[in-house]
Parts: sequence; C-alpha cells; structure tokens
Amino acid sequence: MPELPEVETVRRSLEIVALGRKVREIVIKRTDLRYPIPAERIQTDLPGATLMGLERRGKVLVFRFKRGRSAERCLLGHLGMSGRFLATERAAGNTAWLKHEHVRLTMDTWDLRFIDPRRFGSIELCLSSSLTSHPRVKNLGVEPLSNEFDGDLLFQGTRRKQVRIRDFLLTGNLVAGVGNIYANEACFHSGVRPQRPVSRLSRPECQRLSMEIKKVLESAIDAGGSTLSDGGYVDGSGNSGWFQFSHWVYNRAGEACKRCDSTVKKVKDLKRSAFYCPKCQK
DNA sequence: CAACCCACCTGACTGC
DNA sequence: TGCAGTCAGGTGGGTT
Repeated sequence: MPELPEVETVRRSLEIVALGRKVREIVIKRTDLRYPIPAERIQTDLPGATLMGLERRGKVLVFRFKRGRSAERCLLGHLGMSGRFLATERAAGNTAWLKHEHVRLTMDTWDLRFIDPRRFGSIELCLSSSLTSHPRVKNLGVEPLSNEFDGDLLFQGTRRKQVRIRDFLLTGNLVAGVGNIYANEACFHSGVRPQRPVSRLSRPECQRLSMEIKKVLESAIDAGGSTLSDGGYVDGSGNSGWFQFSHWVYNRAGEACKRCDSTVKKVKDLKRSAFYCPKCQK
C-alpha cells in the first residue's frame, strides 16, 4: 500500500498531533510482525519520553524520542503492505481496540495506534546514534526528492545492470521509496516501458526519468497519496488520498491511455504487475 | 555480487 | 451462499 508519498502523508499528519507529546503507556498486543517487535526494550526505554521529531527515510518512519539525559532513541515504523498509524484523541471516547491493532502508545490525551492486517510492517527501536547503520536504513538509496538524486546518478548507477527499469527502482538501493505504483507512473511520464533493461536507458532518458520520479512523488504527496479501491491506505487521521484519480497507467489495464487512447497493457513478472501504454512508451 | 524466486499474511474480489 | 482461486502498496533471504 504505502510508498513514499503515502508514508510522507502519514508523517505529516502525525507530526501535527504528536510532536512534543510525552509517552505515558505502551501496550503491545502481538510482536510477530515482519520482524519481532522488541517489546521489552520499548517498555523500558519509551515511557516518559517526549517525541522530539518525526522523520522519514524512504518508506521508513523515524520517531525520535528523548527522555531526560539519556541518549535519544528512534522508533522505526514500516507500514509494509497494509500498515497504518492512526492518532486518535481519547477525549473522543474512542479507546476500543481496532481489528489488527498491534501496538498502542498512549501520549497525553492522544493514542498512537499501529494497525496492520497482513503484518508485513514492523516496529523497531534503535539509538539515534546508530540509525544510519540500522538494517532498515543502511541499504537505502538517496532520497528521490533531494538534490542528491538526479539523472547523472541514475545513469551512473544503472550501467551494466540486467534488471528491468521497474524492478531496479523497486529495490530502492539507488533511490529510496519508489514502489510499484510510482515506478510505473514515472516510466509512463518518461516515455519508457517499465520492463526495459535499465542499462539501456540513455543519458537523456535517465535525466527525464529522474525528473519524472520527483514530479510524480511530489504530486502524489500534494494529493495525500493513493488510496486504491480497497480503501486500505489512509493517513494518520484516517483520511484517504486522491492521487489514484491521477494515475495514467497503474491499475488501468484494458482502459484507454489518457494521452493517446491506445489500450493500456499489463505485464507480469515476479508476481507483480507492470502497466504501460504501448504507443506512448518505448 | 547479480539475478531470480519465494515466502511472509490477511482480506477483497471473481467466477463457478 | 459458499468456496476455491487470484491478487494486492514491500522486502529480505535463499538459491543459482
């Protein structure tokens, strides 16, 4: 569900209500998610701590907590395919546990809940000083919306690679946070087919693709992310995104290309669908 | 190391 | 109405 724009939207919505609040209590219902939740460490380290910052690295949410003079801790949250963070005000009388709610941080008058039906998501903890060497962070490529990411980096990083463009973007090793939706959309806007070998992108095509990745991610953030028909993705206040209405190819197999009216095609590799317009994309 | 395949899990949807 | 099959936003581990 959640790619960079969805995670960024969640980050912003949570930041508004949770920043500066103090953790009163933590309840962990089950620990067997993608990685075991370190329940004991969380219980030891976080009660009484204040949320000092909420950042994002790729698709990872980084909650920075500080308590007294002890070293700052980071709680790392990954949404996997179906994860949600939801902030709810207790004054509203809303304290019942939701289905698939696994973790709840009680913060002043707010509850921060982690809900994840498929349990591909994760909650982890590390010292701020070791964040960059954490397994969830250390192999991430550059932030696509930063100046570090450009056509040159993409060109240099893709020579001699036998992978398809879409699959290369999904690995996140060169550029972080791009998932299946936005990889497909960026390929469309760049005029390249997602299944083309990435090594055969010309320098100008890399220039174009890097630019379109930035554009599509920014537009999607502006639209609050993509909420597909199952309604799975919502932000930290429970609001849906609307970027799904601006998809040009993703999930549109068999429909008319919005640019040239050809039929949008779907190809499958590795059990994942890629979408493209055979006329607009070469 | 790179490329590939797969498992991990639940729920929604499709077709019989 | 039910039931089997298919599919889904991610990603790391194992195997060639």
